[in-house]
Amino acid sequence: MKKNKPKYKQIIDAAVEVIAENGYHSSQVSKIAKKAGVADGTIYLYFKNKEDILVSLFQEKMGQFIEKIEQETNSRQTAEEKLLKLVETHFEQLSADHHLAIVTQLELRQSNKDLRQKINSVLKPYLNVIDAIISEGVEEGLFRPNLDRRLVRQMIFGTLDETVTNWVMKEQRYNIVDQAHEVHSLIVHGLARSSQ
Amino acid sequence: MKKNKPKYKQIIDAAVEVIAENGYHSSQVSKIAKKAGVADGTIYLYFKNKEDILVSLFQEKMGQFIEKIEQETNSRQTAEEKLLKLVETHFEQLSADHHLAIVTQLELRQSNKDLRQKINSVLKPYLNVIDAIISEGVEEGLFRPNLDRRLVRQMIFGTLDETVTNWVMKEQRYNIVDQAHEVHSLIVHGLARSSQ
Amino acid sequence: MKKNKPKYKQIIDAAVEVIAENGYHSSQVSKIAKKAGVADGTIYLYFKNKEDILVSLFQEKMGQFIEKIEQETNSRQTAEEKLLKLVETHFEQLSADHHLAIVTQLELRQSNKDLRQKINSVLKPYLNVIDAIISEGVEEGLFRPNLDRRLVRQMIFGTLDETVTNWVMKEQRYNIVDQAHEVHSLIVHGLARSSQ
Amino acid sequence: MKKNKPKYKQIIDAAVEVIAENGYHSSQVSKIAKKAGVADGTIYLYFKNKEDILVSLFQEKMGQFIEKIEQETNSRQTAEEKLLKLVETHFEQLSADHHLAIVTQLELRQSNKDLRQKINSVLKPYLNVIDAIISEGVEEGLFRPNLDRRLVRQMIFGTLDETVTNWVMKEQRYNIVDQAHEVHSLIVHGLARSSQ
DNA sequence: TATGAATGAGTGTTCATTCAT
DNA sequence: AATGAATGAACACTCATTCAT
Repeated sequence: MKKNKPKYKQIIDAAVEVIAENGYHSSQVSKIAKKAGVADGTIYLYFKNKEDILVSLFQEKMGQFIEKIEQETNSRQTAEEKLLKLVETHFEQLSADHHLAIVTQLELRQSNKDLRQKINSVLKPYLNVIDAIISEGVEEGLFRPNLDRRLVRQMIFGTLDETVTNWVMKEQRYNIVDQAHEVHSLIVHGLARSSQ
Repeated sequence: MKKNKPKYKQIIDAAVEVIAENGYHSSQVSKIAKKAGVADGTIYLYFKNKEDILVSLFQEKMGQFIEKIEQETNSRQTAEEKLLKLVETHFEQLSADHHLAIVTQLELRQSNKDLRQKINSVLKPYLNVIDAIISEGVEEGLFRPNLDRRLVRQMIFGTLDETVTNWVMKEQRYNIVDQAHEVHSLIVHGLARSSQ
Repeated sequence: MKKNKPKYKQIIDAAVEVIAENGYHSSQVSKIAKKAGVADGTIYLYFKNKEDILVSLFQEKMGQFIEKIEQETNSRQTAEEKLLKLVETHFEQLSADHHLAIVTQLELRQSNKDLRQKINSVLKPYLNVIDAIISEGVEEGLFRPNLDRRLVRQMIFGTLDETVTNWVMKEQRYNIVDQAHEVHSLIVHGLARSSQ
Repeated sequence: MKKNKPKYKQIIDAAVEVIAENGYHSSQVSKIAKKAGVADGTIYLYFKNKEDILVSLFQEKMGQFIEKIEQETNSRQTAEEKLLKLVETHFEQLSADHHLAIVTQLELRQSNKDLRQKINSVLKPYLNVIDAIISEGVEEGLFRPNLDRRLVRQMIFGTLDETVTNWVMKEQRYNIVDQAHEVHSLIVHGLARSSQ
């Protein structure tokens, strides 16, 4: 299995670094190879083409990302707690890897439709986690029963994504994890005064 | 003023069409020139470079977009009503111009960091509109007083943006305007049962 | 019509020179452009791709080559005289353009199957000229009536081609035109002292 | 002697197959190694480089080819009979090995000048066989005494080569051996109804 | 002997921009 | 103002060959 060989991870980590530092469009394969300490040709022993590096990068990193979120949310009891843990873990993980944050929030969005479609399919499991929490919340009687699941999912993901993107564009000058409670509160209770 | 000459708008409209139909990466300057019915070189009498076409496109179209939202929201009394009108008008306008929806939600995101920064500055007035509504809501006592304005703005914009993007990616097969009330409700009251 | 613009011929002539001097595999597009005195990109205003330069080169040069042979053979009366004129003109023309001789006899044969197929179709009119002369000779009663036309054509073309190729590979150190009569004699009368 | 080890022949036979099936330009060393059932590196224990495989292939196969022709022609008495046997044996052998026919007539011609020069030197003994038959024919009084040996050799080889190449390009859809007599007749007696 | 992972040189083509007319 | 022919920089990918095991 190529994915377990050291050079596979070496190249992916180099790609994250190179893209974060140089931007998507200045990240030539040769630059990634150099940073990874391998020859250009070696890249093609582990990846089908340049796009495959990027898809694999996203799969690898988001796989771990989502797995961690699954674990953490499962350690909580109620949907509300799970949702808070999801927000926290989402922010924590991207906080912990600034390069990755830049790559996922800014650089990888510059990719073409085809690549973006693949990236979206990697995100599917994450959306499933959100869906499950919503369902749980409804069953528990915590959340309103007549919620449009798709819209809710879009609100949650859109809010988190926009929040992280803004933080990255502000060059990560504040602590985003500190905002988890407030974001969670906005999602659960909205803007209105009457909620508590 | 170049912006008022007919060819200026002609080129911008051609750009929207070409990008919507061919995608960002297949939208060469020559293709835009052809669609606009001018020579390649003529483009450069009206725009500094290719990026300038895209920025101008966004300014022109978003300028109208935001102006319309300002007008519509101002015709409402309370912050809650204004917010609903904002969501509705946001959805209506993109619903009314499918090409523009594709360009703003999908294609222009493939641009590089530099261009995206400029695009963001065009969005600034929109964010100000949102901010004003929030402030109003707080003053009216409708919204919670201790809201983090930036986070709220990100929740609102992120939710709308994600909702529209999903609609575009689903090839606009459903009526997004129908969802305005539900989205508004989610923003104002959140997921929780206890809100009304 | 691009074929009549000066740069079209300029590029083709440069290609003949570059290929003759550097060999097929060392004839990069950039080298041809440089020799032609144009930018690399200009090549692609006149030719679809590299292969198209080579096919066009062959069409252009062989078109003239074959036309000349048609003219010259038509100025003769009998099939035998026509055949002699054909051999002479074939040798004369390649003698007169050493670069072209190298390109057609050696370098262009290194091309892939696809290109060679196209090259063969350019040669078709030449084979038709040969066929016509054979038919004429048979009708005149000069040539044997039961000849297998295809085989005869292959003998004639194969003999001329092999003769020229050998001359080119011997670096054109002797006068091939001097051999026209002898080659013609071999084709018409064969090896035998006296046939009956 | 490496040439007698089993892997040597194994690799050459693999090369013939791979080239016949995939074409010259798609016949990578790794593909030949795989077909031969050895590792890529093993190739280089038996051959200096890729070109050496091809030269060796030609030497090996043409060696047998020519040897067979020498034997067969020697079993005949007169130069004319020998020539007929040469034509027949030439056709028969390539008829019997379609892969080899494709490789020698089409694929190996795509090689560069350097390789083609080496290939030509492998053909030298064959040309000598032809020369000997011509000399014999002249001595016997069967062939004209003032023949230009080189031209005759080129006529004979050019005719055979062109005939076989056409047959291969027509995908070997007819029986080329059937044409040996006619080809022989053309070589010996030419086109003319009656020479004197 | 044999392996096969690793190497790295080499090139056709696109397209934003310019500038002589 | 308008044209459009000409420019030339930039880059992913292949594959013959090597060499540590």
